[in-house]
Amino acid sequence: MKYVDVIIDNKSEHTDVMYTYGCEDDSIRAGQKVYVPFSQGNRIREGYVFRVADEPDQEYKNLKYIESADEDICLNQEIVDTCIWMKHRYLCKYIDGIKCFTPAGSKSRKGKVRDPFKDIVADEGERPQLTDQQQAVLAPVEAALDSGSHERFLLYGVTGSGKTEVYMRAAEKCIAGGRQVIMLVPEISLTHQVIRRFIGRFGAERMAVLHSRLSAGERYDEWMRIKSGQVDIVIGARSAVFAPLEKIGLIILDEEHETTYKSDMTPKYDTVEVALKRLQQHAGVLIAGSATPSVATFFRSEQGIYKRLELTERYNQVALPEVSVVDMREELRNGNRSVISRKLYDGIRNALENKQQVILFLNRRGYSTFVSCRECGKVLECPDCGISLTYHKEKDRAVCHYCGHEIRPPKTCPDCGSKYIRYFGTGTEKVEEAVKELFPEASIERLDLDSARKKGSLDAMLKRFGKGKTDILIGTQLVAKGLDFRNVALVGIVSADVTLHIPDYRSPERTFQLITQAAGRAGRGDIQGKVVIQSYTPDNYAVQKAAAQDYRGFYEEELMLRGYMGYPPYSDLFQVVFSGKSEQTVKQAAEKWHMQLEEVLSQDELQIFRPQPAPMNRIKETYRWCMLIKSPQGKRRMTAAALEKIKQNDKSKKNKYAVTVDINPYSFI
DNA sequence: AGCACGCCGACT
DNA sequence: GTCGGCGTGCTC
Repeated sequence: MKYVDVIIDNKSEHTDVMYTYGCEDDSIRAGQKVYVPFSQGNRIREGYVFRVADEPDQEYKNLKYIESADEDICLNQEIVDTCIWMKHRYLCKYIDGIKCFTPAGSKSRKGKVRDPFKDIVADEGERPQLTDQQQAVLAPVEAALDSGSHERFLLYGVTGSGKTEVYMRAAEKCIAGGRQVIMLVPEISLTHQVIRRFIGRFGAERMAVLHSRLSAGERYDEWMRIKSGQVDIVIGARSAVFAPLEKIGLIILDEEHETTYKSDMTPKYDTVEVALKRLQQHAGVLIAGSATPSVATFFRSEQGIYKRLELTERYNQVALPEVSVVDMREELRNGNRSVISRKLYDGIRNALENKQQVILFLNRRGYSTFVSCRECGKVLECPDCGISLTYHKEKDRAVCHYCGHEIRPPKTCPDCGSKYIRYFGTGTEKVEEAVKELFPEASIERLDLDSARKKGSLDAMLKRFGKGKTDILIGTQLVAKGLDFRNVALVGIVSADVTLHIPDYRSPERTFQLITQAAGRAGRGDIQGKVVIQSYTPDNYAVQKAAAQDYRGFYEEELMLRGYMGYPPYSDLFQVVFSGKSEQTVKQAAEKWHMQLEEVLSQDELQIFRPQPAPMNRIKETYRWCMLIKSPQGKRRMTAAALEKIKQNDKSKKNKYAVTVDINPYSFI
């Protein structure tokens, strides 16, 4: 007879505790999925065993018994421990953690053969000779894999320095040692080239690819393949970090700085943190790779938390592109009101004459970024989000880029009735229009979320560009990431300022990364590329350091600013969101929490800001208020524990509001 | 969250 | 008299 603690699969906060059941079968283990009678009706519910004991820790007047165990879905102690850790780290429920580790679908129909690799073609390039630098970088990783100890590396390598080859060699080593690999990429659809190379090198048989387009059944099948030990490498986006492998030797995070590694849904986990937690338990190795590491990660490599490995040379010794910055204010003074500067125009003309290709980058889709009345100054805003609407000329609609709300733009001002409605700001549609006018003979394509959705797949457009059928590709960050085309001679950054003025402490970091990534698309063949950066704030340090291709310089300046302001990595930002049907209730709850936090935490150098209505207040008849907490380095656990305690005391009453906590959120909107 | 229990109004 | 409205409270 065993006493087992079970987590019931139930969405409620109130049942997010361990329930002790009796079990006649002594072979029961932590992680097993079980079926148990629950509540008055003793309806059978799903649950997971979190602890097994020989003696009960208290008297139970009405102990119930496990009905049966599910043999297919069986987790292990490591996963259970990680779920417990997640509950406290991300202030979620036990079951939220479990849901990450278990497949949502059910067993597929028998005989139905699925091929998860159906649209991915293997790239069987030969296994190249490593450069001296690659070898030097690989050595300590191999040593760590040999020693079987938990180690963390930041692989900082400029674009085109051959990071992927290093990943593959490390993976080979890991598999040779009898352990498995998780390869994480920011987004599958933008990472086809890396995946193709992995499949080419390792073969599809012992590999699983988890893409977001998998159906529930396909996901289940892949999960089972991984679980049953048929797989050595799992490639996927952030959720692949939860792959049910038994012996994880290596986790690779490619493009470590990408924001998609932070989950915006409950549980709001950070992929690298989960990876490290799992690797500690498996005594495995982490490689986080990037050409533009996030400030937080680079900081940790300075502190020695990550061992830093550097690749400074481009693989085929091609020189870094020649970069110039154009002051658009100057351009305006000289009478050029177009979105294309003289210098960029000359560059495009030159490239076209030499039968070379051009990428124009602007991280803003649509035609105009806001619609405004010249008479009274009214700006058209989304009624739900309060965010200015972007005009899309192609479909003649003003669109909210957050919630998708669309309206037909008014002919007269809805406030004052004047006819002077004007469109301001520049998006990719307007750039496309301007460039078509300037270069009518060139073949031009626009690649952003709108066009990718409409004209079939992104792939088709990229294929046309790869084959040289497109001369000029205009796009948002979709074109800035990971594309490797040989014949691109010029990259134009139409406006470096777009991401700079977003009210978020990471705006300079994002701007630096985007410019650097976009610039990295130039000159990947044998020709040295050119990059033209247009800006109205050319003296800004993010623009300047990106133009100088000086990561280190940017990092140091940015870190100093973060220090002054007490932003990450010197702190953790907790965003607490209150939501409910009644604004009054939500506001009161937020204020109550604020008061309680002040009482508990005010002596600990924490900054607890006054609650305020969320920028996107009222979505679908639900009001939202938020409160920000700046928790200095080293206080994260304490702050989280305080919040957890308040949450605990608060849930006794039937609340008319919900509270969620997002630690270091990706977006503050 | 579910689900049962329970104590008041409309209908067979 | 009883069917059912959803307010209240519990779940090993």
